Amino acid sequence: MLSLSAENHLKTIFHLSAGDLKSVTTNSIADALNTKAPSVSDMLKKLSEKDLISYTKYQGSSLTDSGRKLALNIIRKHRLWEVFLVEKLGFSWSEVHDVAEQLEHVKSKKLIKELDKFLNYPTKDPHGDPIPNPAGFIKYGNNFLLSDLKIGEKGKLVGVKDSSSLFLQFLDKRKIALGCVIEILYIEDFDNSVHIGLEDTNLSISLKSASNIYVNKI
Amino acid sequence: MLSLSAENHLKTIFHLSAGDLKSVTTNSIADALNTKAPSVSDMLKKLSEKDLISYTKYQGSSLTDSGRKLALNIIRKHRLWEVFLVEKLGFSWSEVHDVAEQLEHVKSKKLIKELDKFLNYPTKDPHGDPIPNPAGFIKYGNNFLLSDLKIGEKGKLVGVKDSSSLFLQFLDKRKIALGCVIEILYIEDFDNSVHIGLEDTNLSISLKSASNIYVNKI
DNA sequence: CTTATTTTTTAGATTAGTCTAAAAATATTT
DNA sequence: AAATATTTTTAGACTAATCTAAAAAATAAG
Repeated sequence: MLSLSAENHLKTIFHLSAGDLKSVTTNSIADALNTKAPSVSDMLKKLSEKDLISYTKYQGSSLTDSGRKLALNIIRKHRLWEVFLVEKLGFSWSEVHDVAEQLEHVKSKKLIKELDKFLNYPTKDPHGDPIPNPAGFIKYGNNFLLSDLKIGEKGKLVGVKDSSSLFLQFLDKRKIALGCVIEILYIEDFDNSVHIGLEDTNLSISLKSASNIYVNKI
Repeated sequence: MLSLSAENHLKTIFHLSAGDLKSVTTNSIADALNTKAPSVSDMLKKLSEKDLISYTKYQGSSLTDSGRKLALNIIRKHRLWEVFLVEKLGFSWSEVHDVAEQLEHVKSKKLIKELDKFLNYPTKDPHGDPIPNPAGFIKYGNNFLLSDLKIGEKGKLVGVKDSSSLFLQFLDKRKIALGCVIEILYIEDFDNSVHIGLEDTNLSISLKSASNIYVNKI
């Protein structure tokens, strides 16, 4: 049985390696978990003994197949709970993260199986992120960043790269939500800010914002 | 912020004192929590410092008003989650305890507020136990034990005293469920076993079983 | 009412997770 | 490629929750 801290380390390694099995630095894990490098070093040793990561001192660490599977199971639980919170309890997409962060550690196979059924087997969470299946398979859409579209192109918003509540609330304020159709009107030469058309309004967002929005070209 | 262990101690003291503010022994807490007396002693000291229990060495401990309120809040969460598991996810009443035991520790005011609304403000959990309100008020029904009824009397099953999955499955096997009408047919002199009438069948249960069933006389 | 038994607490150890400070390895710069 | 800077690990300490064994207090028994 994995400890809460071990689960969080696995999940973080998964996210930092972008779902790959590629290597991740100790400091980056510490930063992501709001902890210090020595704490991470200790945990890496333990996870390595359990064969959940491969780890060579000073060389970073990467998930093994079984570590990846466990990480994906935690992410599956996290995202299913997020769907529950939004669809059933009326949370907004900017409020779900912290609660899901707790719920994801509840241990019960049946709970997740039934929750999945209750939610009608969703494939995406409220931020547009794919929900891994019970076997640990995750299907990424091949999406574009809004910032990669050219002038005149249109995209449907299918996800966000940064799902911090700060950014999500920024989008809320501008009525930019999942499913919106966004057109690139023009790009300011001076600061690269992006003017977009949205339903019946136009507005301007920074390049930073535009490169945190995933779209499907249409 | 209370630790998981502290929350469990408070909850256990509440249950052992039968919802009262009466004193509870150290050993009984240890037994209930599957831990040892010295561990409990340590925790009692900490809870006492936080003014959640009143505790004099060698004299047992009892909840203070604020301790009782916290305990009731945990019990509220536990029971709401049990309702969710049974009503929404199709768990049986014998399967919910362990999962609710984990879910009760999730910290989020909004979560419980919305869950309560989603479940339509239930007042009883799947075992018939009352759900405390958000202010920490709990309303007990004035029920009888089935074993206290006299021959010829009828009662509606409104709760169980022992909600271990072992006992609940025992009831399931005999189709004895919440809401059933039970009539006392006669009581065996030899071993005090109780013959009961249930819908269109008769059966016999032990005195021990009969004294774990709460009914409303009808 | 003194002795024996039981309960509870204290003392001291252990484990898991965390930290700071120092040492070791790696990476960067000139 | 030598010196400097950065990253990572080790060493050692701390906290919280647990345990066993021993001491102290309370209770029960003769």
